[in-house]
Amino acid sequence: MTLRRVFHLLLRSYGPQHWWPGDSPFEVMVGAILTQNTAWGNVEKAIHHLRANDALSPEAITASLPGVLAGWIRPAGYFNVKTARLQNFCRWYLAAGAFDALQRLNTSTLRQRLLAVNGVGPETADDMLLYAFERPVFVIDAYTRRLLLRLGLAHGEESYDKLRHAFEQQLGATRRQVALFNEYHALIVMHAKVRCRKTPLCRGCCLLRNCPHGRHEVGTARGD
DNA sequence: ACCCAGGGTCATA
DNA sequence: TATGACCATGGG
Repeated sequence: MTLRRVFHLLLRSYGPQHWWPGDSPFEVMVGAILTQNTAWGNVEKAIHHLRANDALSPEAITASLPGVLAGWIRPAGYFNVKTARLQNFCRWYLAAGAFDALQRLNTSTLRQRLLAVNGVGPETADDMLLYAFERPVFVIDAYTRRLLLRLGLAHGEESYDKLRHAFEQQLGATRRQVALFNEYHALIVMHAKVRCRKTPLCRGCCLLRNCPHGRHEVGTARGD
């Protein structure tokens, strides 16, 4: 079972996902922070509050009182932590010259700059790189790890970057791969949301943490 | 009542 | 470097 074949099976099962739901690159980045360990539906409510209060801009977010901003993003959970992260990120974003200046940096440099921002870890940075800056960077999340584990393509000890590099090397990492990476990550998330359906990939197992099927061997998947 | 969600940071050993 | 605690709302 190759990573390319996994992609085609997922695409055949679920169809194109058309991520990321966001009107602008900046909105995508806000969403990337708000969705940390949080259901997307809750993030949408928070973003709606920001927009309704004309606060969906780096200037407005940095200018907001923390208590007020926390109230707006409340549905997204961890609102005190995320208030600090949003304001911290926006201060950095404005100081760096906003989107156009950042977009001129090469991917490796931009990734390092993003990771240096407190509150932005590997997955959040890669969400931004792929879905806001449209760079060929593969996003690894908990679902990706579980999927690889259950397909016998990973053991569970691999680092974030090792898995990311595996996807990028086997699928390629040029500009042409941006659309592929975009769909692939979205399809993995979709696959996790579909609970215990029979699809070519999961064979009846879902990707929930405690899915009883998760312990099952995937059988001949490795030799496919 | 429980489990989960499109993680990351910080303190501790 | 490697765990553990912590953050917190909302849907199934």
